[in-house]
Amino acid sequence: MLSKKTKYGIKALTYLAKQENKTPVAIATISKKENISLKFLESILLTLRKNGILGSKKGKGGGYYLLKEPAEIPMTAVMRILEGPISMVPCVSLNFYEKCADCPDENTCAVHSLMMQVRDNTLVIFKNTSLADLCKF
Amino acid sequence: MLSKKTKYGIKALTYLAKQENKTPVAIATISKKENISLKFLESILLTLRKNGILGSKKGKGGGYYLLKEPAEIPMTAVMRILEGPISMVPCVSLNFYEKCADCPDENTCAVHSLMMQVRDNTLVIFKNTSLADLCKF
DNA sequence: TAATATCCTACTAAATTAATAGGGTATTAT
DNA sequence: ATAATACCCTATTAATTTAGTAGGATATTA
Repeated sequence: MLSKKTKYGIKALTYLAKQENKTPVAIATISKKENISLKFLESILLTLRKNGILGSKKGKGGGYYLLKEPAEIPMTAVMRILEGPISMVPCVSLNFYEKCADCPDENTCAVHSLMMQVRDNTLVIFKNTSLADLCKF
Repeated sequence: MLSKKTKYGIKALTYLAKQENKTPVAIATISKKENISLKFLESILLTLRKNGILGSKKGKGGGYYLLKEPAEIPMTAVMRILEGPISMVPCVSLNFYEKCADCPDENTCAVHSLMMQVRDNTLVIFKNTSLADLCKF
């Protein structure tokens, strides 16, 4: 299941991508428009900023803004920052790999092989979908 | 992330599917061979029996066995019983649909549209993969 | 210098997941 | 018969993750 954190993060990013100019948008504005808890959203946007997706400006008239063009931000990046691994099991993850404690051999593990297929498919979708694409809906 | 419950369930089912004859296999046997906590596995197999995937036999020489041919058991069924919805958000789920509290309109929601694509792709994989296919690995 | 809005750490509450405990019931072999 | 075996079932607990909250520090602008 997708966490609320990721869901809210994507919604906020889409909101920012839909802005015409690149002037900062206050957290409070996004919070109201997208029905997201202010404090929770605050921590989400902070994470996105620390990971190079967003820029911020303090003080009056401040807020958050995208650092790149929406078309240059693939969903793989967003998902990995907010949700973590794209794969459903750590032993299949490209960026967050971990060996299973119970499994003696990955190569003959049915779960491993099945989830590898799922990951490959999902990865293609996230790779080929940018923030700009999400704005079309 | 895939729960341990589902992971262990798939492993146990694959183990049963690999049996040559259809004589019952004791929980303890699967537990040892697949490194799964006995009691936890017990509850998982019980769920699979209650949902028509497994049959069981009590007493000495008893255990669990598949009710259908491995080729007749698609992963969609297994996933839905053990893991629940295949989609990453309830508003996209076919079998476990729920409306989002925060979202005013699904049709214009970016998360909804993106996750719809992911679900469709994943669904195809699970539909076209049977327990028999998992045994090939 | 006062108002604004992000920055940051820490904490708590709720929900989910994983696992355990322990006795009950049916079956089989002796 | 009866003892051993192995599933049946409910309840409880422990661990982990997720979601949300609190509160003050810091930087910027008017």
